Amino acid sequence: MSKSAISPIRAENYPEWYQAVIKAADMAELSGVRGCMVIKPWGYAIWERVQNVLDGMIKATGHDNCYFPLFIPLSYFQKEATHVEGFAKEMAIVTHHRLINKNGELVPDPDSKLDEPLIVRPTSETIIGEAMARAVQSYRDLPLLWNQWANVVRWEMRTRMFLRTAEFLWQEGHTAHADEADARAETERMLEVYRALIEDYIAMPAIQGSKPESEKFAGAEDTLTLEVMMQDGRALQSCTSHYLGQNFAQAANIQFQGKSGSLELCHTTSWGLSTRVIGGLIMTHADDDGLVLPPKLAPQQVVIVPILRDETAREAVLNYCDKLATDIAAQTYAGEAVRVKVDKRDEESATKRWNWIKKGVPVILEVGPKDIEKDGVAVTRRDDVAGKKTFPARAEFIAGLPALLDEMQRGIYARALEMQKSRTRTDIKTWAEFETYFGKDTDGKFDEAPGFVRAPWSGDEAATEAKIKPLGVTIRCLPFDTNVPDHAAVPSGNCIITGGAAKYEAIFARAY
RNA sequence: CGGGACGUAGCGCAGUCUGGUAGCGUACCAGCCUGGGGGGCUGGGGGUCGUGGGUUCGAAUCCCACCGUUCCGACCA
Repeated sequence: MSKSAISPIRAENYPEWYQAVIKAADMAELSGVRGCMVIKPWGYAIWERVQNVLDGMIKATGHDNCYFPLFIPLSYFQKEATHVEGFAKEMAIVTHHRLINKNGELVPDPDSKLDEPLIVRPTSETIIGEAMARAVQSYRDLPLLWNQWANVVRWEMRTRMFLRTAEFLWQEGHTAHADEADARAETERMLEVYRALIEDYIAMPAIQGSKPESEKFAGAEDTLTLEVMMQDGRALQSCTSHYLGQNFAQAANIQFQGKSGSLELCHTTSWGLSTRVIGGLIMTHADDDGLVLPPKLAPQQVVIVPILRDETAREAVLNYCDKLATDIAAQTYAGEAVRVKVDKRDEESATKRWNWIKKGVPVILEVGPKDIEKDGVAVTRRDDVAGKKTFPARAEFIAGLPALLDEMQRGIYARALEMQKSRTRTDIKTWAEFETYFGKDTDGKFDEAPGFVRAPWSGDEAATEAKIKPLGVTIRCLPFDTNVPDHAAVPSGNCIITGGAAKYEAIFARAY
């Protein structure tokens, strides 16, 4: 009979619960700037973990970081037609470079109008393409493997913290290759890098696949994705990896001279992962007491709360805690020193404990005179807050900590995978069943909402969209495990939409 | 951009109908009592009532305009 820290709880109102978790964990807040958020220290610390881990992987696969301008001349952007079409409706545009005081009000100076408007980058294919064209001369310059960490702006109509904001943070990789095979291999290699981050660190089970035509990146030949199921059964695209063909190479004139002397266009790729994954992390693992962080990703893995009820014992308790922290930090888990801190804030100990529970720290230790007497610690596991605290001996706890963190990491992943599997329907065979399944009223009932449907599909985009759009459903991906030639299993049964012959197997779901 | 709602203390709200110069909860500060499931009591600090104009002796309250936020739709990583 414990009250939960978050209100409303998931079962009462999932969208409000999501906002409440962000607030309770003090991760971010609305900024007053339309559609933009302030990422607060705890939220940013999580993003920095994502950055550190992913940046290491990106470099380990041979890529170099660089930085390109925030402002992109309109003329650059215009060069790739499909790309323009996809982004034109959500641009922030800079048209002036000076303000003047007009009747006590600052307004853009008409005389400072730019000859050519600049757009605030929504993505950087075009401006990086310009630089690539200069960087690439010979086949010896290939592959060109660049990445940048940046902010981007997309003027979205409706925003939600982390999931969709007008400005967001991400990394975008841009590469140029001599041929299609090499470029396609790059998109697969980077998808695997993302998979390692998302599954092994963020503990979100992902379905790997390619996007159907209608869901592809504007200007891409092929878009690969990792789709993750949220606790309300909706899908979240956690990252993308695009094979861009020669579309952007043509637009920016990215050419190289081959061994034989021939002049050829490069094949380019781009791939990105944004602060959106933090939204996914929340909706995958958080519970009615707040955020739940997988140990490998957690900015702090262990927090020690000193119990300072007795003034005379104060020094002794704090010293004991500091020593404990030092010993814990000497342990390693997943190749890194265990991240631990002592919470010495002047707050009531119970309040501090709940602060860290809401922030999702994997292990909370309470240490007071009673524990010192026994040379022990009081342990709360975040993946089992309602469970009883345990009171192991100090040395035993420290020695077992890496194993404990690993058990939690695996447990959190396993729980999410179980949810994904139990709510992915493969037994829906007809359009009538499909319609009934997705037609369910989902208001506030996150645990009864539909999940994924995995079914044979004809590939007829127009017919499909006409039928599934009214249900709010989209094709999330054509999963690799059944669609990639190497693993191919020809779908048995007819297309769930048209009833005709099926060419693929598709994942259908509502999505964020 | 269409439809609805809302802008009053850091946050959440009442007060607006029936004008009279601002209040509650929480957070914050101080003291005492507490203290291992997130406290209690007492006393404090903090507000150009979104902005501009109008009506009035007097406006948070009535009227007009504007700005902003939010929910629903079209769009989207």
